[in-house]
Formats: sequence, C-alpha cells, structure tokens
Amino acid sequence: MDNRQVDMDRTRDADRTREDILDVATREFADNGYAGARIDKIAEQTHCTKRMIYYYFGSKEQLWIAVLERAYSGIRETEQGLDVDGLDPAAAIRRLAELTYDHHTAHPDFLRLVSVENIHRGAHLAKSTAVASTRQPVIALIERILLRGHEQGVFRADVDALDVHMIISAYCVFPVANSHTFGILFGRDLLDSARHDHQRRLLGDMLVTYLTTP
Amino acid sequence: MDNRQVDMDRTRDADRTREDILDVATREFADNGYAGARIDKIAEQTHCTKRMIYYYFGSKEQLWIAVLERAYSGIRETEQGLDVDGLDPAAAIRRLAELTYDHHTAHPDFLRLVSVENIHRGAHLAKSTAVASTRQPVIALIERILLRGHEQGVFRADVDALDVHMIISAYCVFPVANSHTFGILFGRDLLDSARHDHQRRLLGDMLVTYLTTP
Amino acid sequence: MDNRQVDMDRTRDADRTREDILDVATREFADNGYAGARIDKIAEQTHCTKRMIYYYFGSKEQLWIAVLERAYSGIRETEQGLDVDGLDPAAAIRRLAELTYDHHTAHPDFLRLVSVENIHRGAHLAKSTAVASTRQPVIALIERILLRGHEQGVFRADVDALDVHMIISAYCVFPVANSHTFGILFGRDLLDSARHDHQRRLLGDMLVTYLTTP
Amino acid sequence: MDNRQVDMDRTRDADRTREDILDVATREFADNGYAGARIDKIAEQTHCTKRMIYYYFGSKEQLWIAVLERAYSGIRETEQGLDVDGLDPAAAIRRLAELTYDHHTAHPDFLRLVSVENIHRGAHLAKSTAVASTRQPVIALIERILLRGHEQGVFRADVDALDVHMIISAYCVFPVANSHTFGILFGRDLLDSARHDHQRRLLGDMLVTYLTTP
DNA sequence: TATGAATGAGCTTTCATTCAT
DNA sequence: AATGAATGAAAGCTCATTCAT
Repeated sequence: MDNRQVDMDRTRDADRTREDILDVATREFADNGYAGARIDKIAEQTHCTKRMIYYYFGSKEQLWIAVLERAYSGIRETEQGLDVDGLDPAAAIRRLAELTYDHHTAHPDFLRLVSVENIHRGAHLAKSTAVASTRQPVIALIERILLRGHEQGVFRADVDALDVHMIISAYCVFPVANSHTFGILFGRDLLDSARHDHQRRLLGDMLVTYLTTP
Repeated sequence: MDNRQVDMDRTRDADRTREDILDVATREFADNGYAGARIDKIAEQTHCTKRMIYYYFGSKEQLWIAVLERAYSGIRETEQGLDVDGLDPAAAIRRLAELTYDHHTAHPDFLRLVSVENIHRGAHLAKSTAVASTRQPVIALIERILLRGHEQGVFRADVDALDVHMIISAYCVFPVANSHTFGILFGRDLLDSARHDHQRRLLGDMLVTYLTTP
Repeated sequence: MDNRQVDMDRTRDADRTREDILDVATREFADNGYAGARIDKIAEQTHCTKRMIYYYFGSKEQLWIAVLERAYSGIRETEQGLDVDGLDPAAAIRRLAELTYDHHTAHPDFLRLVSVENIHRGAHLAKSTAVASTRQPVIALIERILLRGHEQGVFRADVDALDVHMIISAYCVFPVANSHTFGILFGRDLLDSARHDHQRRLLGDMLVTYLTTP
Repeated sequence: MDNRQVDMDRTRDADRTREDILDVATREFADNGYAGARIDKIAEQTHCTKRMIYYYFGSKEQLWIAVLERAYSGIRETEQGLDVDGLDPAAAIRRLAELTYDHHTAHPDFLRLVSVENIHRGAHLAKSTAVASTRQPVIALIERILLRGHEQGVFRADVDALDVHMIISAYCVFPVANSHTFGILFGRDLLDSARHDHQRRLLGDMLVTYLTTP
C-alpha cells in the first residue's frame, strides 16, 4: 500500500471510531440525561478506551454537542428528502405531518436528547454553530404550501407557517417525549404500533380541517 | 403552653421545613435534571441542613418522588377547579384548553420535572402510589363534554376523549418544554407574553373547528 | 460531657486535623513543587482520607494557599519576637541579620515554598488577603535602626531600609534556596553546620562595614 | 548536490529543530516547573510534532536536563568573556559583580530553571556530566583578583573567593528569583529598570567597601 | 526523518450518604 | 428534632509515552 492509501485507511478508521462513539453516546445520553450519562459506560460499549473519547471530543460537553448536532442533522435530512411539488396543498401538508410523525416515532432517542437539552435551557445547542446557524428550510416549505393553498382558494389566509410547524412538532413530539408519564397516568401507550396509523391520520385530519375551514 | 400545643407547633414547623425543602428541590431538579441536581445545593438554599433532607425524605430518589407528586397534584387541582356546566360544548372545550394552556405556561417547572421523569422512563412515577393510582377526572370531564356536543348535534361522533386530551396536552406542553431549542432553531420565543393570547386561541380554534366539522 | 464541651472537643479535633494536613502538605509541596505535589500522597501521610482534605480546603490550590499563609506567618512571628531596643545600631542590624539567617536555615521548607510560588509568579500569594495585605513591620524596624544610627553619627545617611532588607534576604535565602545547584557546581555545602557561624558573621560584617563607612 | 552536502543539510535541519525545541521547552519549564510543564504544549509551540521531541530527547527528564545544560552554558560563556586584566582589583570585582547582575536580570528564565532544579534537590543536574564535571573558572578568576588586591595592599587578606562568589550570586539571584513574592509583600518591583543602576551599584559599593576595609 | 492514532495509569474532584453525639 | 464531621466509590479528565506505518 502506498502512503496515500494508508492515510485514507487511517482516516476511515478514525471516522468509524468517531461514529462508533457517537452511536453509543447517543444512547447513553438519551437514557440518562446529560449529568447521568457516564463516559466510562460509553467507553465500555465502544471498541475504544475512555481516553480515545477525550482524544476525539475533548470533553463530555463537546461530546454532547456532537451527539446533538448529528441528531439534528437527521431530521433535517428527512425534511430535505421530502418532495411535495406534485401534491395538492392539503395532501402536501398531510404528507409533511406524516413524515414528521414517522421520523419522531422512529427516532425516540432524538427527542430524548432534545428534552435533555431543553432541561439545560439550550445552552449547548446555542454554542453549536453547526446547528444554531443553520437555515431551517422546512419553514420555507410550509410557507410555499400555505401560499399555494391560499392562491387556489382552498386554505384560509390568516395562518402562519411557524404556527403550523409548531402544531406539527407539538403533536409529533408529545407521544414520544411524554409516553411514559402519559402511559402511567392514563393507561394508554401512545407508541403502541396499533395506534400509529390512527394517531398519524388524526393530525393530518385536524390540520387540513383547520386550514380549509374559512 | 401545654404539651399538645408544643407538639402542634413542632408539627407545623416540620411541615414548613418539608415545604421549604420541596420548593427548593423542585427548582433544583427542574433546572438540572435528576442526576444533575445536588443535595448540597438544595441544603444551601434551604433553612436547614443537608442532614435534615435525609431525615425527612430518606434519599435523593424519595425526595424526587415527593417533588413529582406535589407537582402533579397542582395540575389536578387546577383541573378540578374547572366548572363547565354552564357552557355550551364548544365553549367548554375551549375553556379546558385555555385552562390547560395557562396552567402549563404559568408552571414551567412542572413540565421540566415531567420531561426529566420521562427521560427516566417514568420509573419513579410508577413507584408513586400517590400519583399512579389516582383517577384522572379530566378524562371523564372531556367525555361528558364530547357526549353533550354529540347529543346537541354540534360535535362529530368519532372522537376519543383521550385523543382530545393528548392534543391539548401536546399543544400546551410543547411551548414550555421545548421553548429553548425551538427558539434557537426558529428564532421565535414561544413563551413571549405578546404571543400568549394568539397561541392559546389557535388551540381552541383548531380543536373546535375539528370537532364541529362533520 | 455537656454540649459545649463536646463542641470544643470537636473543634479541637478539627483544628488538629487541619494542622496535620498542613504539616504534611507543606512537606509535599516543598519537595515536589505545586504541580508535582500529590493529594493522594498527602492523604496517605495524614490520619485522614483524601476526601477530608477537600472537605477542609476545597481544592489543591486553596490548600497550597493555606500552606503558604502559615509559612509566612512563621517568619513574621520570628521578626516580631525581636527586641533591639537595648542594642546600639550596629549590633541591632547584626542581630536582625543573624535572626533572619537562623530562621531561614532552620526552615528550609519555607524557602522552598517561596521558590515554588515565585515560579508561579506569585499568583496564589496575590490572592491571599491574609498575606498580601499584611503590613511588614520589619521595614519599619530597619528604618528605626538606620535613623538611630544616623542620629548617633555612626551610620551613613544614604541607605534605604528596603535595600537593607533585600540584602539580608538575598544573603539568607541563597544558601537555602540554591544549596543543591551550588553544591554540585562549586563543591561546597552552604548548609554545612560547620560553616554556619562563619557565614552568618560574614553577613553582619559586610552590612555593618558598609553602613558605618562614610 | 552530492550525498555529503545532503547529510550536512539534514544535520543543520536537525540542529535547528533541536534548538527550536530547547527554546520552547526552556520557556515552558521556566513558567511551570518540571511537573507543571507539558510536553503537549511544547510540541504545540514548536514547528514539529510531539513525537519528534521523543525522537530527539528520549524523555521529559532528558529534555529537562538538556534545557538545564544549555542554560548553564550561557552564564559560563558570559563569565569567560570577561577580561579584567587591565583593571585594578576594586574595579575588577565591581566589573564581575555588574556583569553577573546584568546577566541574571537579562536572563530571568535561567534563574527560574535553577530554582526549579533546586526544588528537585539538583537530582538532574547531578546526573549531567556536561555541567557537574565542568571546572568553574569564575572561582579562579576571583582568587586572582583577591590575590592581586592583597598584594597591592588594598584588599584585606581573610576573604574566601567562594564566599565572594556566593555574595555576588545571592545578591544577583534574589531580585530575579524572588521578585514576585517580594513585590507582593513589600510593594517594590525589584526588576524595575529605573532601579537597575542603583541596585547594581549598591552591590559593587558594598563588596568593595568590605574588601578594602582592613 | 517523521507522524496521527492510541493508551495505561493516575490525577483532582465530586457526590449521596452516614456516623457520633 | 437536629447537627458538623467524615467517607467510599466513582466521576471527569490528564499525561508522558508508544505503536504502526
């Protein structure tokens, strides 16, 4: 192997190690919160030593930020993979709502991380230039759909895209972020796969009904 | 003073100390999560010593459970203070939604505690007989309103009370529980008092529109 | 034993533990420098656990400051125990020089600590209000002696008390602070007790000769 | 270029790298002591990697010894550059004292290294054959001056060259080695350039006065 | 000659908890 | 009912050093 090849292999190994650490750290932070997460436990479940975690990430806080950043990049990619150009406005909104619902229920760890970060008042996310400074294309997307709906005379005019996004987020976050306490208090498992379709459809129904009522 | 009087005073002192500890502990847990909360810091801000916390509550976990129980009793009292008998069904639903919205935005610490408890998969709440075994009268209330609405022909029939409760909860929890990350990512402060009325009305509008659309 | 007695005993125990820690820490810091000193080693040689060191002093740095403060209080007490009122000016200066020489050669650890603190640019001493803000009565003492000598016509007039103090300090510090490198390079043990009297007398001779030469 | 030329270039590069490392290491050790110095920090400030430091010096301790050796060679060269043959004995002593004073105030890092080495009881210097086994010509020089002074009837006879050297060293080392603690305690900056001439002259005055007083 | 990745051992510090009174 | 002193276990983190190439 020539030197270039060797360097690429090393880089690939290093990247793999980094990803490996991030995978395990995501689970540990999501399961135990920031303060409850243990660097030792992360090391144990990784194919590397605790020392390497500091070698790659510098500190527990920076590891946490890296975990957060990667988690946020996931939902953004999902949103960017969405193509609603061929759909009528109501179907487009419904499509976005369903996509969000599916992503959140499929990635409970992501929302657990978000909960933890909110407990810490977003202090770490605010530090992350990678996340904080990113434009959120989903808002522009909703704006386009709402405008199209209004132009076609099917949507009411007085609706704000950020409000719509908040409604979708709130509805999709809740069953994941609060499933345990809700389950204990009300005896219903919000993540029960038997309820998935019903619950997802309810969001679309409610939104579309609201948007199409004059 | 006779002995009985002395005992009552002691009891009152003890109660006051307990409440004092719970107040401080609520803030500490809400601000730092379960693992991040420090018994030392709670003791510092209380008019008693660390040893007293153990005297009254036995352990950090039991203190946490006591904090949770007291917080849940707050929302339950609010709900039980609600009287919708004089209102038509739409107004009644709107009233409940607004009451919930107001309670949650007025008690952000409560929802922070709930977030923390969900991170821990509700393990402590499940242990608490005080909370877990309590009937949730709010569901029965919603059922009565929905039934009345259906009987009067103003509400659709195919709506589940628990779904309605989840919608309300999701919408009311989100601005409080996720205000920081949402603010950083989308540049809008969901707790801005200037937006309070608009946001609260939007929930009622959306719910009533949905319920009254055949 | 009544409660007051018990409290006093506890206080005495606590004080003894503190002093015990300071004794051992003084040696450890003097032997290894600030960074080289090990909290573990201090704990080993103390009748208490490592945890207690943090209980009493809070951090390695604060322990270091406490060690420094106690060391400086030693030389100050020695100086304040000095009474030169009955001596003529030349004898008084000689007495002060000898006292300083004896104190420094008798407390090599003190000067090792001072060396270490100078390596750290006095950063910790500057923080210590106990030491930094203390008046140094020795300067006033030298001023009085110099004035008396001038009034009696035996001392020259153009001498500054701080210069005299620096000369004494420099001469008394060097054999202790630099004994090892000097010994290796020049083959003479400056702390050899056989040389003590000669070296001590030389300082007095030189100072008095200088002060009394017009 | 022929092979010999290539080898010479390599050697020159290697020498430059060595010097580069020694420069940076000198500052790092002088600023932080032996244990406080960080190989990582030295590497950062050098135009080479950490691995190279080990390649050239083998270990932290050997690097420290190399730093010490180079520092000592500096003062020795200064002393050897001194020519007092044309001066009368008093002027010669004064010249030596001034030269030493100037060298020490001009090279504070050197004395910081010496302080650090004394904290470690000269253990490393003793290992260094380069330094420990070197004859110290300065002593012979002082002996010659003293002898000449005595022969000319201007100096007293009972003075030892090593004592004179110690006096000079003590006086010249102190303002540099103890400037920080002295400044904090007595409010005078011993390295203030405005005081340089005065302080340097005082040493010569005192020495010459002592040597010339019968 | 040169390097990026990796590490074992040990560092300072923290924390919920208990002991003795 | 109340307390100051004390602690074992483990946390996050660091450091001089070496491996593989």
